[in-house]
Amino acid sequence: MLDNAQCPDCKRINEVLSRVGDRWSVLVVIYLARYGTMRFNELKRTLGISQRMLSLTLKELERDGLVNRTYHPTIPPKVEYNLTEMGQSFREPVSALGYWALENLNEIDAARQAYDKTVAK
Amino acid sequence: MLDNAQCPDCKRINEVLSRVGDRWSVLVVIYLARYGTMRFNELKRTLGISQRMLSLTLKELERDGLVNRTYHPTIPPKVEYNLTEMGQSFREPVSALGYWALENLNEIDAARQAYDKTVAK
DNA sequence: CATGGCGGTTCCCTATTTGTAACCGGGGTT
DNA sequence: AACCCCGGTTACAAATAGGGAACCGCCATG
Repeated sequence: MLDNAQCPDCKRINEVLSRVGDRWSVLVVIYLARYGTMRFNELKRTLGISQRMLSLTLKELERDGLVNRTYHPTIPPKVEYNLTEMGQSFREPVSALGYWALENLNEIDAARQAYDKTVAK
Repeated sequence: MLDNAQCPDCKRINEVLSRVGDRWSVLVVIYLARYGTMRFNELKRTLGISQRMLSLTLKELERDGLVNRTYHPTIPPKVEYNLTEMGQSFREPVSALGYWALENLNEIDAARQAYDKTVAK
């Protein structure tokens, strides 16, 4: 399976990216960076994510130290999420990726169509 | 499932990230950016990826117009991969992400341990 | 009294991802 | 003859991700 002469960083980069690199995490970070502080259902409505996945994603992000969770025991309860310092530092590479994605979506679609045409005849 | 008032960009960002955002694609792009041109088994050995996943990943990257595939019908066959222009432009946000991952891996691990200690007692 | 919102958790089920192993042709090496 | 390399493809199995729906306490509203 694993070959012998691997790069030393690969495994570690891979580890981090598999933690924070899924698309829900990325979207949550993008929107927390953009709006500063958001509540649970606010994120849910904005992102179009299921309650379950949002809960899991936020828990993971909190565990990884990227997101702060603040619980206000009011009625009704109010839970606010915002980025930690590390989360802020993550914002830069992530939003760079997001912007790239937006800028190149059309070109990717075109490349796909061209590729499919040459292959699938 | 999906709520009503979604952000317009979410779906599109999501689309692109789900295409190019998996960790093998990211690693392939990072290493092609670093070394310019690489052969199939060279990538395989370097990245510690299975033959099957590398094949699938490269095919997707080629389809999305990020990677060029050059087949030399020599004996033994030689297939070289390098980044297209769009792949080059992808390099910046991606390597920023890779560097961030390397720089913050330790802090993430520490945050995890701290979190697990407070919760799982 | 029923309903709804908030912020979740839990169960169930399916779909996608990923790994493992075998195989392919075509040739070289021992 | 037996094995290895290159660059894959295919079949199968296992793990994981992800959605949907139901439920929770607590209170307000109608």
